[in-house]
Amino acid sequence: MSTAPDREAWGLMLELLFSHHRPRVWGIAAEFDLAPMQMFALKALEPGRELPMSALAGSLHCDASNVTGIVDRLESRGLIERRSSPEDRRVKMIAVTEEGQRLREQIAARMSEPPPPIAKLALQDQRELRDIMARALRS
Amino acid sequence: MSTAPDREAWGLMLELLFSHHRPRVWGIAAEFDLAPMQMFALKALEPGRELPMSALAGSLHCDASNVTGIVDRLESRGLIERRSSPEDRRVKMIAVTEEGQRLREQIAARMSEPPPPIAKLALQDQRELRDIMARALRS
DNA sequence: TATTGTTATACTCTATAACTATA
DNA sequence: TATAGTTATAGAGTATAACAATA
Repeated sequence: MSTAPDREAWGLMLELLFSHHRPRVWGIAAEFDLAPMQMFALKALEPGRELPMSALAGSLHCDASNVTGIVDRLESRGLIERRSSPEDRRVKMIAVTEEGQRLREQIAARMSEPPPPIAKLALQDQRELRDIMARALRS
Repeated sequence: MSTAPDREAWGLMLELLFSHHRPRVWGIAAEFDLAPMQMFALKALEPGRELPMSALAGSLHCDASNVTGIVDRLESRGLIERRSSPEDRRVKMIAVTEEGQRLREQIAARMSEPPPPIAKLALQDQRELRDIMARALRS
């Protein structure tokens, strides 16, 4: 007998995650002198698309009260800015600055580098993995 | 033209990770009234295999000074215990208690549940994903 | 009354540096 | 001298609750 294949696959993904990805996220954030959540917030803010604080909280899966601090720190470095909303004066829209956009791209380039176990797979396996993951996320 | 398949595959894995796994880790830890790092520490401590604090720090990818607090909190709940090492009186060996083992198994059962995108894949895709991940981690 | 974002509070994780007790 | 773990300190993320401004 054996475990269900989805559980086995997921277990292996968790292993990769914990042994390679987790430490790397911290390393990349440190390279750019950012805390991980600040980095994730920057990633969530696509250029040209303002987001209300509440949406940012949703995207980061954390409470709105945290976002105040995270946004404070990014704003004090000139990477993002708070703008008023013309529709509802309670909400504040967050947008990346030009400097934030440049940093954002550098981070994306580093994060998208696959960890060694994935990079060393045979090309055919890489293609198959990509296709399976695409099917998983499409449904 | 297109991105290299390993980068594409990795990008999709990150997406799954961030949208499904990350929030779930917090949720599961909260279920058991643990902070995430406490949960990871418990996971690292296999029953019957004591680990020095330093090894635990390595496994958690964090500084040794943090481990003191993490171990303190787990020990005060009776989930793990510090033991002296017969060989070197400087080192403290960490071991799960029986209660810790029970909690550890409950957590493992919850964590190993694959997120919906993986669980809903066709059986053939699940098997292929498992095999590719196994090849990735074996090398 | 309800909602958006802030502030206050308390706890956890994080690293660095200084310390202790051993080696 | 060097190492294992602790303590002190300071910064960051976390949620809850109370609050101001606005709807």
